[in-house]
Amino acid sequence: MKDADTNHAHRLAGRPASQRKIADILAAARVEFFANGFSATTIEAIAARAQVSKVTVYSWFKDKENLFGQVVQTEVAHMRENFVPENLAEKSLREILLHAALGMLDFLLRDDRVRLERMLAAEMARDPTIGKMFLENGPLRMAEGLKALLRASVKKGEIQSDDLEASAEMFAGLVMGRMDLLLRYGHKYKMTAADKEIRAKRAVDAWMLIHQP
Amino acid sequence: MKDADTNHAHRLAGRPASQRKIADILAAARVEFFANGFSATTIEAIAARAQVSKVTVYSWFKDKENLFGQVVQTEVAHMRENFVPENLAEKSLREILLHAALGMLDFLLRDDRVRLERMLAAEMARDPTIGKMFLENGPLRMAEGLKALLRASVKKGEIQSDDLEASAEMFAGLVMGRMDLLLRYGHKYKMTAADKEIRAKRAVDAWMLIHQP
DNA sequence: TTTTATTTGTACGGTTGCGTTCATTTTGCT
DNA sequence: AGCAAAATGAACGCAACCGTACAAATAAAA
Repeated sequence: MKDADTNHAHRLAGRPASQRKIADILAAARVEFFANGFSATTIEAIAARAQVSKVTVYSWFKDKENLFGQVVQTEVAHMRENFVPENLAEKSLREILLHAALGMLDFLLRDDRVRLERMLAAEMARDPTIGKMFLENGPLRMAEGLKALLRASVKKGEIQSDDLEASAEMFAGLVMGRMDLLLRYGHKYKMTAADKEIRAKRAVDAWMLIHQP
Repeated sequence: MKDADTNHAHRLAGRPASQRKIADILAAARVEFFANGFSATTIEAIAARAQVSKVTVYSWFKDKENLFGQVVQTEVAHMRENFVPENLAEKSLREILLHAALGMLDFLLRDDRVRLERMLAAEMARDPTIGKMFLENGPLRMAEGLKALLRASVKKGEIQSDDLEASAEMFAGLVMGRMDLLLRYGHKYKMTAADKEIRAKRAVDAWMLIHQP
């Protein structure tokens, strides 16, 4: 196993590492892991999909566990990108929340996310660390952003709340309901954009009502 | 593999089946599966824990998959028992909801439930049927009960709702928030009875406010 | 006591898949 | 051109574990 970062200043000669292959392996691993989970996925299948020899896989990644971890980490990081909270003073709180709710719905409904969560749940028995990592980089981080927004709004007197944590959680609860549960267990939602807006609006209205000054 | 129900009227002689052993096997399987998940659990470990030979396991259960299915089914049935909704005309809606919310919280926090859900999520890739079974016997059934209660309350004019489905979901969302998510990924809650009551009350208050006539 | 089904221990066949070794080939840099 | 590292293919050791076969022991009913 070489090193993941191949920025060795002292490389002088020799065949350079093919970043393309490494990326291919990660992409292939993603597909296989997402489809079959950890234990049911074989390194050979990953190598085949990446059009790479098994030895090459092992030359870049220590073992199956390591490869899995990198896939998850990449995925979580990627998910995080899509969650840049609207940090603008232009719009009203209601508009911001509505936008956030719609974003949440879209995110929830992504098949990628559903599969990732199934995998993570499965791996909690083997490696509890991965759960903590996921929480801290995903849901908890998002919650902090929301709480910051709410704190500012409380200060401005737009809303009232004696427990920001609970308020943020209520918002998430109102928007999601039990969609994540149903999705995890295979329920197929067929929501149009209009459906999402109805749901988002209902959640925001309810939340605003609860928190009106 | 014999038959699971040994009520053969025509048994005449021979060593009778030991129901105790069968029960032991199921109990042991439950422990092992819950701790390690499906693939990481071995039949030998189950046999050892049940103090039974591996052959005996296979004589009562077709294979690993079958045994797993029976464990899950038993578990779901057991969960269902604990969800007899207060069908009483004595108490007020608020009291009923409060009681239901507290019940939900206790249920959510059970370690058994968390582990079971992790397992099920893991097995969705292998056998999607199991998800449907779980939903129908668990969450969806509970939702129906709640909806029936709400429907009656709407009729009595105690509350108003133009979408019972959404209202029921909101209730669940307000009570649970994201507890189930955090629990699934290893977060440890240390809630006292008082904490639970605070949370339940907050959720019920919010829900009642949203649905006041 | 005889009968008959249950239970056990041991052993085995078969499969799967991880991770490694090694000789060989490919590829780009200097 | 020549070097050095990357990549390959094939083969292997190894461990785990499923499911089965078989012969022997056990236990309760007839």
